[in-house]
Amino acid sequence: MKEYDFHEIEPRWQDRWEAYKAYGTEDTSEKPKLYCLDYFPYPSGDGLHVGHCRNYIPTDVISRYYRMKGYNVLHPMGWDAFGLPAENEAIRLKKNPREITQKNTANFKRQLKLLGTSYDWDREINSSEPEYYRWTQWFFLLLYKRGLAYQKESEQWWCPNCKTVLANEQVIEGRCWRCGTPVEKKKLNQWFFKITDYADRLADDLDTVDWPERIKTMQRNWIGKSVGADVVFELIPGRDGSAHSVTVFTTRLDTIMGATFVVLAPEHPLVGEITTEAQRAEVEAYVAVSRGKTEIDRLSTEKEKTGVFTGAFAVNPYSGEKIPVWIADYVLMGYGTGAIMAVPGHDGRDFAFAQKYGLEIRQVITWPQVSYDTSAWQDRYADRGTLVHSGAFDGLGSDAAYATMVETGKEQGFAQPRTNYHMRDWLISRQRYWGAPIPMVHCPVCGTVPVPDDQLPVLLPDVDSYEPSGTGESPLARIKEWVQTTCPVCGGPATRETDTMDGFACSSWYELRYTSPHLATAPFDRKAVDYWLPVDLYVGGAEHAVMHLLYSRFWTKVMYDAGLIGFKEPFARLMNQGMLLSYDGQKMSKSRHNVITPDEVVEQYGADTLRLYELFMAPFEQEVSWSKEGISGAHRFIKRVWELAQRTVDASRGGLIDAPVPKLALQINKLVRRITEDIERFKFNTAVAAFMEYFNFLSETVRSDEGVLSSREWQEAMRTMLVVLAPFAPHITEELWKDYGNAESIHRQPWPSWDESKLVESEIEVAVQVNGKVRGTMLVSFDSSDDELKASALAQDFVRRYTEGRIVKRVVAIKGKVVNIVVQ
RNA sequence: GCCGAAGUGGCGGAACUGGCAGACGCAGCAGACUCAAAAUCUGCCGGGGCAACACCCGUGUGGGUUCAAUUCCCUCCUUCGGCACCA
Repeated sequence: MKEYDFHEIEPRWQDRWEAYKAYGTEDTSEKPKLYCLDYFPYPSGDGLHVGHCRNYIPTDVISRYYRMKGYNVLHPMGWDAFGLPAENEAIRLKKNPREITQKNTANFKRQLKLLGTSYDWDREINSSEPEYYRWTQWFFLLLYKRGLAYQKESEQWWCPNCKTVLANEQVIEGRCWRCGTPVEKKKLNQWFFKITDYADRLADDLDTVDWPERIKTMQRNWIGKSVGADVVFELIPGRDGSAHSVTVFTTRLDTIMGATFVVLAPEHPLVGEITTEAQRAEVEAYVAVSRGKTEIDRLSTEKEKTGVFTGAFAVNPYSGEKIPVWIADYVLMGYGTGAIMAVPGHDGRDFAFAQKYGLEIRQVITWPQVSYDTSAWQDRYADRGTLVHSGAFDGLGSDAAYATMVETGKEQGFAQPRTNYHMRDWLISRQRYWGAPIPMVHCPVCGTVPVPDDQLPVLLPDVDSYEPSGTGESPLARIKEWVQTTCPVCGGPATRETDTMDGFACSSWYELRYTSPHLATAPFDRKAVDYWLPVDLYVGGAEHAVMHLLYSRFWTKVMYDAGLIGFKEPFARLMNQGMLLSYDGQKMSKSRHNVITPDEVVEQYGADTLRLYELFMAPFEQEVSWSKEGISGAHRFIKRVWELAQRTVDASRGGLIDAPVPKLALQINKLVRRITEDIERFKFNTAVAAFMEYFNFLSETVRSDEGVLSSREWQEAMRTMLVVLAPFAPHITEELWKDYGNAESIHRQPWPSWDESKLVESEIEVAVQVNGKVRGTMLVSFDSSDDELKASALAQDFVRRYTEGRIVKRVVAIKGKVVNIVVQ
C-alpha cells in the first residue's frame, strides 16, 4: 500500500494549485457570489503562529465549500503593511522599512501557502505601495473636500515609546494599544476626521448588520450618545469688571434648581481669567498637579475627588442664585463643554465632592416612598421623579420640567438643546515615517491647501534616517528637499505637511480595492464593487471592535454620501474567532517563549492535520488552549482516512460487486447532511467529529466483513466522503482523488446533496421512562403511532416492575424519542 | 460600579425547537502484536454502591414551571471580556 507521505504530497499540490491558478476569481459570472474576507493582516517580523491560523483555516474551508457549491468566490489576501513594528525593526537593523516589509510579507505568504489556503494571489494588495496609498491619499482629500478633515491645535494622547500621537480609541486603560506604554498629553496641531458627524448613523445602522451582539454593544457604548442641553451661566464680574460666562452641558436640566456649584475642568481656558487673586496660588498649583498626572494616575484616584475653589461665582439663569465656581479633575475638558453644573443632590459624583468640601447638598426631586438623606448617597437619588424646591417648576415631573425649562431657556437665550457623544473625532496625524503622507501643502500666501488629485501620490521619500524625533514633529520634517515644494494654487514656495496618516486609514477601504486591485485610474471599479460588495463574511479577532470596524464603517458612509458606492455598511456578516492560547494557557508571545508556529506543526504532522485539529479543538468563537497531545488525535484520523481509502483503491482493482452494505446509505447521507449544515453554521468542531464517527462506523463494518471494500456502494460512499472532506483537508483528499483515477481536481467537484429518504431508519430505539427516569429502551418501528408506543412501553418487563400494583396516571409518548409513564 | 458572555468527567468539548447527559477527541487503565520500545489494533473509562444485578447521586448554587430541564423563569456565586468620573 502507498505510504502517507505528507512531506511530499502537500507541497506538490500547493505548487500545482498555484501554477494552474486553481482558485482564481471570475470578474463577472452568472453564479451567485460570495465575498469571504479575513482581517487585513499586519505582516509582522515574527510571522504567523498557530493562533492566527484559527482565522485563515475556517475562512478557507468556507471558501472552498462555496466554490464547490457553485458560487463565484472572492477570497483575497493582502498586507496592511504600513506601521510601527516594521519601522522600529528597520531602525534597529538600520535598513529601510520597505525591505523589512518585503521580507515579512514574503514570509507570511509562504506560511499561508503552507496551510493549503486557497487565496486568489492575483489580487494581492499592499497598503505601503504607491499604487495603493495614492488612493488612501485620494480618500483623505475626499474627506477634506467634504469638510470632514480639519486641523486643530489641542491636547492629545502621546505615546512616549512610539513617539507619536494616538486617537482616543487607541488608548486602552490609559495605555498605548500597541505597546502598552502609559500615554501622556501633548499639545499639538493635528489633523482630524470628523467621525462625530456620523455618530448617529454609525449607531443606528448597527441594526442592519449581522454581527455579534457583543461587538455592536461595544460600538454603541463607544459612540455613547447623550441628549441634553447647553446652559449658559453668567459669572459675577471680578474687580476688573470683565464679563465672562461659562457654558455647561447637562442631561438633567430638570435638576438645575439643585445646582449648588459649577465645576470647570482644570484645563478649561477660563480658569486663568476668572480665578481671584486670593485663590490664584492654590488654583495654579492644582492645575499643575493635574497636568502632571498621567491618565493612569487620574483613573487610580477615582475614589477620592479633589478640587479647588476659584473665587469666582456664577449665576443660575433659572433662579438668579449665585453659586461658587470650582475646578476639579473629575470634569474632563474633552467631553461636552469641559464644565458642569454640579447637582450634588442627584448626582453621585457631585455628592461625593460636595460632601468632601462642605458644599450644599439640596434635594430638588422626590419619589413616592423614598426619604432623602443628605449624609449618604443612594443610587436611586439619580432617578427621575417630581420636582420640589424648584420654584415655579414644583410639582412637575422630570420630563415635563425638562421640556418646559428647555423652552424657557431657548426663548431667553441661555439654553440650547444639544447632543453629545463619548466618541471624539478621529485623530489621523502620526509623527512617524512609515505611513502614507498627508497630501496637504502649507503656503504662506494661500494657507493650507490640498495637493491636486492629479499630483498624487505624494511619495514617501526614500531616505537613510527616519528615526522619530520625539518632539511631536514627524521625521519627514527633517528632509528639507522633500518638505520644500511649490504651492499648487499660486506656484510660490511652500512646505509639505510632514505628518503621515494613521495606519487605520489604509484598512478603511481595502475591502473595495480587492475587487479591482490593479486599476490605475481610480481607487476601485464601481461595477466590480457593485457586484462584490458588501463583504458577505468578514472574519477576524474581537480586538478591533471599536477601532478598524468603526473607522471603515465611517469611510463607507462618506463614500456612500459622495455617491461612490451604493451601500452603507461594508461588512454584512462578521464573525470573531476565539483566541488560541498556548499550551501553558497563556497568550502566545515571543517574550513568553511559548509560540507555536505552523511551520513546526506542519513539519511534524502536515497541514491537513493542523487544519483538522484547529477546527476540531473548540467551537469557532471560543477561546481554547493548544494541546500538544490533542493534535495526535487529528493526525491519527488523517492516517486512518489514508489507509482505508488506499485499501478501497486496492480492492477496486479486483473488480466490483453489487452487494449492499448494511447501514452505509444511512451513514453517508447523514454525513453529507451534517457536514453541510455544520459548515453553514460555522460548527467546524462538530463537523470534524462527524467525520470521525463516520470512520468509526466504516472501520467496524470492514472489520466484520472485508468483502464490503469491493462493493460498488462502498466505493461510491468513499468518493462522496472524500468530496465533503476536501474543504477541510485539501491535500490528502486531492491525492486520494487522483489515486481513484480522476483527472480533475477534487476541489472542482460539485458539492453532493443528501437523500432525505435514506435517512429514515426502519427500526428505532426509544427510551422508556417511569416518572421521568429512564428505565430502559425498546426497539420500535419508525412509524409507530403514539398509542402503539404507549402499549409496547407498558408491555416491557422493566416497566411492569414499576407499574404492578400501582395506578398508571398518565402516559406521554413523543414520537421517535421517548415514552414517559407516570405512576402513582 | 455599569454592560456583555460563559460555568457539563482528569482535560478540550457534544446534546436539533424541553425528550436516553457526557457524542467526538486527548489523557489514563487493561489486552493483542513485538526480544523490547514506538507505531498500530481491541476493550474499559462521571461519582457512589454491589460478588453480580438492582439501585442512588450527578450539567456552578438555591428555588420554581413541567409528565420530562444542561436547555425555560427567579436568586445567589464564580470566571472571562468590554467600558469606566461622559455630566
